Amino acid sequence: MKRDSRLSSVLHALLHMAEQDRPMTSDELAACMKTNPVVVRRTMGLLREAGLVSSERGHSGGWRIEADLASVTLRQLHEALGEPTVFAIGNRHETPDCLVEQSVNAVLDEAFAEAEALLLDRFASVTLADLSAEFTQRFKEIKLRKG
Amino acid sequence: MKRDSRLSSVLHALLHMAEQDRPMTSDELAACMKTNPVVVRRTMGLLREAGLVSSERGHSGGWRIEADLASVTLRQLHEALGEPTVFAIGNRHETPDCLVEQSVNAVLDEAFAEAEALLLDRFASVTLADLSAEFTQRFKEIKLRKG
DNA sequence: TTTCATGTAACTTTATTTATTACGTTATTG
DNA sequence: CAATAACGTAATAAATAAAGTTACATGAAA
Repeated sequence: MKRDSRLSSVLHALLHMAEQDRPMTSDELAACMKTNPVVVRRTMGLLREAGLVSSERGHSGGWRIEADLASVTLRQLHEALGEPTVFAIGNRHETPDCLVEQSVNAVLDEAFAEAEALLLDRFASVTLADLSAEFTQRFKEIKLRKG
Repeated sequence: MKRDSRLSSVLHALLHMAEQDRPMTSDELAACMKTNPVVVRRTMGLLREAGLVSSERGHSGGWRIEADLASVTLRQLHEALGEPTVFAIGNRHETPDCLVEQSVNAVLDEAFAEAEALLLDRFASVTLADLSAEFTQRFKEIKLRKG
């Protein structure tokens, strides 16, 4: 399975946008994320539907953050992306006739549900501001190391 | 990506095998799992490498469980299958140059690592015997409901 | 020696994400 | 008001990974 990397992508994009005073174009974002501007538009479009960013066409248009960094959580972003499937492992059949398979599904589903709940709680506890701070910290450390 | 359903599959297979005194053939297992005997051999072969089952060729051959049901955990099975990727969500680039992206990765990786640890702990706490009991319970309930 | 079963390599199909192409729409600027 | 810069989006292709299939070899039992 190819893994869905859109959450990672939009976080990267949003942090870059947060460091700019002007809107950033899909082309700029695509360049820094090493992808295609159309992909950027598609993905950012979902964030726009959730009210997290806005876009403007024409000269000096582009994408802009429409929310306070401290108020946007990773979970909100995950939801804005349509809550994509979290696990690459799953049941063979979703609604099997076989009672044995039903039991297997029940036990696995419970385990996956717990792990997903933990992940989403974790996502809910991290804001864009936290990520920005993480970056600032990382940046300082690199500078120190370089002298 | 297509989701990996082998853990679900082998659990289903093992529980059916556990209810038989004789070895079950790949064809029989394939039939009850609605798949192909070659797929069964491939998957069960991994369990054999882990010492959990044995296979015999020729007349009255097939697959047999080689372990106590109470001593085999879901985690062992997951490991026997090669510890496949758990998440369908992941980082865009694994080792990015961009410091922003490194920060994003670090935070996401930590969240995923926690959730994976929880899942694997959960897997480690469930044995085949537990699953078998779950099935027995479910079977009883169905019978009661039917009168 | 025939039959039944696994072992395995090679290839195809299927599902899903990501990338690309093409063209339309809107806003700014000269 | 024309040229340009930007997004919007549909349609299609490429890339990736799991699962399925075919084909044939190997080994054991009747």
